[in-house]
Amino acid sequence: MALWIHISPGSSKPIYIQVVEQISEAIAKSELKCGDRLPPVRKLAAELVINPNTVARAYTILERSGLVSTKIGSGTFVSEPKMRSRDAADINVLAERMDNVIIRGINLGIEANDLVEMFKSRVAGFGKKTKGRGKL
Amino acid sequence: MALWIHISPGSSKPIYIQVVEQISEAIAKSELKCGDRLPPVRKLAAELVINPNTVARAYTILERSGLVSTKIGSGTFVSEPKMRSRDAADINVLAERMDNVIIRGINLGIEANDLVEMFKSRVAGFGKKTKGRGKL
DNA sequence: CATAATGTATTAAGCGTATTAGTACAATAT
DNA sequence: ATATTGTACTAATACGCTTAATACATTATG
Repeated sequence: MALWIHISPGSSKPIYIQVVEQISEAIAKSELKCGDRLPPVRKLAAELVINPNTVARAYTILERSGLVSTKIGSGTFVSEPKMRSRDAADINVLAERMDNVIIRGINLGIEANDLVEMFKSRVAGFGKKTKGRGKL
Repeated sequence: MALWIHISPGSSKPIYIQVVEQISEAIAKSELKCGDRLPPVRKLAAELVINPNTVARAYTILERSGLVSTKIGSGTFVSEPKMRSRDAADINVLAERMDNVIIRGINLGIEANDLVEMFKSRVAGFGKKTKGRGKL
């Protein structure tokens, strides 16, 4: 029922970004697997008490990024990892975000080694299948 | 003369964020060292051809984050690293940004080990003193 | 075939933020 | 004293986010 998506109305992040990030996280953690179907735009909007247009915007972004594929009349489904091609621009964006994290960490006074260790431990946390949520 | 700050008017990032990020990066890379003075609000605004209010907003954010300290009539100066205290909230924000980077990387199909290596090499790039720019 | 469901597109309105502009003030430097 | 500096305030404009209502093309379902 997609109850695991939580919207913070007071957040500075736009709602459609919150939806994109939480679905992206679920896919990265394999809580949503290839072929799994996302809730219909109107139903998810009803459950989250937001506008269907906002959900549609999130789905469009997920579709453009290659994480899901949509078929009108049928639904939106998590696509195969093989289809998620990455180009140089994607890598550049990722590198830029990485640098922003590093800059913040250094300016917080965190040592370089500690930053790397923190990153490593967090990466390790993404391998575990939580299997707690069940399907949508 | 702070010519190394570059504003992209067409960017989705607000101008004051661009200023904050680039000054933060310079501090993290020790291109701006403790005690160095930032350009006066009005002069930097004139050079970047933006409004003084926008620069002032950036300086206020840098001051609240502890990276610089300001004295009316005197100027804005890079503060000592010791003064840049970090609390649990700072760490949580950093961890959240780290997770976002990891999620993006995984969903781009990058292996966990490669992600860590990429992070490590980028952290290493922050130790080198470029010494190319000179002072403000 | 008829109806419902689904993703998509469009227009309009309200709301908040970003930016610029202009002015003014308090504290410091010269 | 005069200039410099950071800060504060108001006003106006522009843009993005969100909601609302509607419509359309495609697919599923009976």
